[in-house]
Amino acid sequence: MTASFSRRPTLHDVAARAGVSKSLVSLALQGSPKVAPASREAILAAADELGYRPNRTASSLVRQRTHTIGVHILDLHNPVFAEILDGVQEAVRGHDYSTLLVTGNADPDTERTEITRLLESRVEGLVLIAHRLSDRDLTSIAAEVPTVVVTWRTDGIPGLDSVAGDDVAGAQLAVDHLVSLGHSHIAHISGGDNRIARERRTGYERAMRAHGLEPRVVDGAFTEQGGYAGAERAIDTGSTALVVANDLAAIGALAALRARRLSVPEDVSVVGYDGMRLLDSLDLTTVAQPLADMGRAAADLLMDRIAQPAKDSVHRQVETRLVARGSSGPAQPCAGTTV
Amino acid sequence: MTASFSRRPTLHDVAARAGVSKSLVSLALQGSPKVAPASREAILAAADELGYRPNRTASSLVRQRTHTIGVHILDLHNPVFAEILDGVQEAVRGHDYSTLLVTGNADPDTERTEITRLLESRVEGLVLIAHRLSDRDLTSIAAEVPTVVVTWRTDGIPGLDSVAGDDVAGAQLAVDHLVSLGHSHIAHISGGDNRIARERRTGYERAMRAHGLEPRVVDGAFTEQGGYAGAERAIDTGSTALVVANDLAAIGALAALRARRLSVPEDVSVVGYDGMRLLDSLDLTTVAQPLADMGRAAADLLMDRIAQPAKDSVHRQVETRLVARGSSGPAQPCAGTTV
DNA sequence: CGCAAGGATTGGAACGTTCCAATTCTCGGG
DNA sequence: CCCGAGAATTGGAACGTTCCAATCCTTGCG
Repeated sequence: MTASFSRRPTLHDVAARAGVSKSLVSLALQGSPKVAPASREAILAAADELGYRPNRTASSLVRQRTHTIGVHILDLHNPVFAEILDGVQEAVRGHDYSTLLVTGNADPDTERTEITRLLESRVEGLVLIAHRLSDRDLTSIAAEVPTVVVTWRTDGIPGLDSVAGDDVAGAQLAVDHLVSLGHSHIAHISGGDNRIARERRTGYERAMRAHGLEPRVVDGAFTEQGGYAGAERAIDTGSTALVVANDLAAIGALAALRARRLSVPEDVSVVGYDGMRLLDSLDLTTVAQPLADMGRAAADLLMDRIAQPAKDSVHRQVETRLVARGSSGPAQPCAGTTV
Repeated sequence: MTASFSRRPTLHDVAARAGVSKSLVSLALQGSPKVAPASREAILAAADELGYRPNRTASSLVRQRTHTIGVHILDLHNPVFAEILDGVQEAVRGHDYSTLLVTGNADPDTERTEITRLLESRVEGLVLIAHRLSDRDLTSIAAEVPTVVVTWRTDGIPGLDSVAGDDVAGAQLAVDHLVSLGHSHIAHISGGDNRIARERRTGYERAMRAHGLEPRVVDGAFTEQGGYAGAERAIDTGSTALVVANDLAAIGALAALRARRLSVPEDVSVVGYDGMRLLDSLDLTTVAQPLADMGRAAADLLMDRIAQPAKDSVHRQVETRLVARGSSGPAQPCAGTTV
């Protein structure tokens, strides 16, 4: 039927075939009540026969609305971000928006470039699921387009909202949990040198001191490898419990313990952070955040701000809670050596 | 400086400020060699001062190219898809394309709607990372825009390429591995009623028969829950080894075994399928596919077809291989009861 | 039978680019 | 000093929509 790979039909073509003007076709296709039933029918038929498909770019141009939001994800490898994204997608679908997705990668500079690309595409809003932008960059971006940052609180930037849990308090929960199980040699495997990692570390240190215990922090990263290496170092110093910077690293830590033939939780207890779904099956204790909810909240905040660009910045704090599972257990009476 | 929330500056504004025509500004911004150095400088300065940002929608409209591809992902929850997506993103970035991402969800109908949205956005190509479309839909989509399907072979549809591993052969690898470890009571936890699940099941059954063994298939799904439930049923029938439909379900199966206090691999061996990164840390044996490579291959195929729309359909088969890890071990001499 | 009212329809400007064709400018050579 | 070549620059059409203002067509009513 259709000539293969011919030019896509336009409003004009439909109009010609239906014997009306392009304006009327436009009206009819938008479901305007002012077009006569007979014309409407003819137009719909013509559009159908031609396989007409509205051109959003043209429409966006004239309407000055793209109905698209941009999402930047720092690291797709981390299922946590995928879960947040999933929440964003779900909420956004309800508002009839599309998502233009870009991912960060090794080089922090490409992050800027990728976001620039989003702005050039005239996204109506931006969700940054973790980022490494300077406050300066962030400010100029937020001045240009409604923006919400997910995973940490960001204050004092006009036009920018954020949603996150309280990482300091969350890490404290982890320590409290382990202390209540009788542990005292509790080490922290850090997530490296970034904002979230620092806050979780602070929470850990604060809680340790509050319990009269000596903090022991070993370097790690937000990856399985980071957790693996960190765990090795931590158990060398005789720790019986690990507060790991995030779930991914906790999984890595578990692997390190397995390699050393240490059993969990008998020899060492492990607590992760984030609450990715998978942990349920892995029986890993963690400080859980409602990830999909965070994504949904981000999308909702964004929609609100798109509707009302000048409103005050809001930070939505989500509840983090400790989910105790099999990877944490009572301290063995005799275990643990001092540093 | 800049009046907050004013209209975005356009080529016109830059032209006015630089004292030249909009055509010259356009030329200069594209880096054309025919604009005089002095003008170029003035234009760049003006653009900078105004905070000019090219409008891609306008550009797309006139150039008839969006430099965007659409990606449909069946289920973001499955890290496997995220890993594939990551490969796509990486390859696509090299070609200066953006990705418009949509996700499928519970309802197969929204899948069509979401893809329609992509087509209206005039994406230049489509990557379908798993889908539930009919051949009819697929054919009409492929006739409209270059399309590549990832995760299973699709032949006979003009203009459509695919990349996947051989799922039948892959499942056979799993069985062979377990047989070589001395297992004979090998059950398969299926992935439900879909194309991939069927092929893996077929591979399993074929391999079992080839070894003179009786296939035992229990219903499952491509989720942790599916694996959990399937594993419970499978061990009730006395199996000592499980070939699970995918990694996610294998993780669920592991959880079920743990709940029953069965140890892996001493009591039961488990083999997953897909090869998601995380399995390395989880020490799970699996039939691995090069996921990121698949994404990259898909993007490359797409770029090729965009350049050459009429070329023959190609299917790129990726190598699947068994990665033996700690979740599979020798059969216990005495273990296993007959059905 | 004329006219107003209102419904249906239409032409055309606009959106912000790109790019072609046309114009202007600058020189060097005759 | 003029002419033409080539470089630099410009105007304007086009891309496919939306939407406003204007026009056309019915009808019903006086």
